[in-house]
Amino acid sequence: MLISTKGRYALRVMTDLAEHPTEGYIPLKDIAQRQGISEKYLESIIKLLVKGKLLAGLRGKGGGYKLMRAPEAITVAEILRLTEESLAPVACLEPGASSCERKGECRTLPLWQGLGKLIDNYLENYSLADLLHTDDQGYDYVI
Amino acid sequence: MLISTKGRYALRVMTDLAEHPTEGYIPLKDIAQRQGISEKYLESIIKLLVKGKLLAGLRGKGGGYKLMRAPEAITVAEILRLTEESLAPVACLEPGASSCERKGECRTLPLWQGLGKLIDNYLENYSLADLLHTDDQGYDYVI
DNA sequence: ATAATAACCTATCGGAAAGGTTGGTTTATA
DNA sequence: TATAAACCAACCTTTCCGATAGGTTATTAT
Repeated sequence: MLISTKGRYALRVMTDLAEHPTEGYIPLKDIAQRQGISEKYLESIIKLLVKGKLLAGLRGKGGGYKLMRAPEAITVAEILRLTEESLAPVACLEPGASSCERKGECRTLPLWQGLGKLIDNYLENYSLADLLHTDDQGYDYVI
Repeated sequence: MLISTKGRYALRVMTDLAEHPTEGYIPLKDIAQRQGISEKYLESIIKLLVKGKLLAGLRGKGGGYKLMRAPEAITVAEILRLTEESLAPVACLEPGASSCERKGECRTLPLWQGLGKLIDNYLENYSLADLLHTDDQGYDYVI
């Protein structure tokens, strides 16, 4: 599995905020309730989004969170990178991976590189706004 | 990470066998040595490939393993499916996943379905023979 | 026959990461 | 000044990855 629960939840939080546009801030409690996710667990995820400057948080009464950019200007890749560390399909392509000594002769490396690029490209060109505009197509695709 | 060590090793085993064509059988020991992988660990992986009818095993002296089909007729997807259980990018798209109650209203489902299809397609159209013909391009792509 | 070879089978284990919980502290506003 | 809310740190449980160990069965060369 490429994307963990953390990443999926992060995306749902962002989508939720984008779907409820407001001048002010939306409290975590509301998001958690609407999405059916534990408040406390969501907290740890939202923290990453704030740290990554995708969300702004305001404390105290009337506080909460809001998007720092328009949904059109936020990519899915950006969101996932904050929660997933790496979107690489295999360990050898991960950022901190120790350089493989078989690199030169490895027959499978090009395969993985191609796959990595494919995934990256897809997520990089998918905006938060795109997520909103997708109607349910009743499309039942399963791998 | 989408593909585990098991999947990567499986691919290397298959490539190794394809690169050393012979009438007879190649013992596990040779493969393990050439690839620098523990014999015992490789054993557990190769077992899956035999069970999946991609390899044939012969016991006793002069025994070993060999491909049951031409490299052109074996896809990477096929190999990985035997070791990975699922190539789904997220848990909700996995075969045994309990149907999500938010399915109808989920804004992110189409994203994941699209990604899953993309990955699937890529691996399905990549043959074992393709792996052999890739020369090292010195291509240093990292995500 | 029998010794050597090699696939096959089963159980176990340490460590890391995922997924989640608990309890408390600080900041802002009504 | 009470309350709402973000923020912070520690911990815990389960699962799975990667690997090891030890033994059994089948085949062939001597």
